[in-house]
Amino acid sequence: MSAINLVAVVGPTGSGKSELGLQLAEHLIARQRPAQIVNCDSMQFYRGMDIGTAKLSMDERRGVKHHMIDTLDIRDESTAAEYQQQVRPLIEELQAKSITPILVGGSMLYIAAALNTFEFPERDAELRQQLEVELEALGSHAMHRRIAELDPIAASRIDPLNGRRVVRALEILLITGEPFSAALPDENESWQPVLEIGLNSDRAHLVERLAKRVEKMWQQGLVDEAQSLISSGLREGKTSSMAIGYRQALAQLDGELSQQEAIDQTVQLTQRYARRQMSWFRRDERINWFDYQQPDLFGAVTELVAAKAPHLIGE
RNA sequence: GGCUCUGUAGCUCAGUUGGUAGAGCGAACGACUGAAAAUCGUUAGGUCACCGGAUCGAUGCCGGUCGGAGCCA
Repeated sequence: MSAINLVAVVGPTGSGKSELGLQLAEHLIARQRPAQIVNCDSMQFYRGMDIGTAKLSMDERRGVKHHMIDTLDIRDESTAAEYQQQVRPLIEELQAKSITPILVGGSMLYIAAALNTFEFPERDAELRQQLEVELEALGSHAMHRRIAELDPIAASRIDPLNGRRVVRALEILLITGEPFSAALPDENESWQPVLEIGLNSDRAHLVERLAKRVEKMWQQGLVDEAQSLISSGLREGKTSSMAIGYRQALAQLDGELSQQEAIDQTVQLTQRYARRQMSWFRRDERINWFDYQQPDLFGAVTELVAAKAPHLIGE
């Protein structure tokens, strides 16, 4: 078994991943073991989106180097495949310099892209667009039938009503001409040994915590931030415009929602997002879960690191 | 005070010419691999405001009580 030289801190939004990752990095650094943070939050890639993504300010990073933050313009599309192409060399580069990369974030697919042995099949923007038009015209069921002809196994694993996935599956089948099913992994196979730390607590507590967090974002000026990003393309950005909170802030600016409605809606979407994150993470059997409310959380985490990867903290 | 309308799932509302009810949203759970803060699926929630009457049978009809809205005085 090869040694673990990669740590990941995952969990639902608002569970305290950034702070724990930072503490962990500081802990390693204090023991003469260089460590740096690698962001895995799909919205923290965007320059200018700070308040709504709970991005740590330079001061808050306490001198610990952070990667993969502010790498995209608002108008840029973000994709998990591109992220994979960027993080992997980055992780290897850090490791080559004996720096422990600590992956921190909650974007499920991006984490999987970084951690799992999986290569995304090719894509074809033109074909995709054509298929999307077809989806509108024919409906997802008809397109699903086409998948079934080309690849029955893949078809059985894709909900005929899920247009998004139906289109992508057909796209892959038409490009590669190979059964897509071969590419669907059955389990999480690690790209390289990783120590995954999961942060969560009881749902009721998280729900309340997220409500407070959203309220705070409004106090900190999320609406002004959103307004300042309109000229950068916040309304058109394919990925950035999806960000929870920003859409609601824009709706408030447009007078479509009152401030209270915008906040309430954002709280609700955030809570739902956290639920979906958990439903994804629960399936990852590599994760070592911790309750963010537990006394001496950090002590428990470092104990785990000492047990699973003692060389990381110089023991 | 009088008249009219109204009370059905956590919320907004359908509905039953009398045979104990549904949708959307929300919630819980799940799926997921080049938009994933996306996209989609499943399930659980109701003494149909309360009391009485007629009826084989009431959420529905009749009477009353309580709550809400509007108009008139």
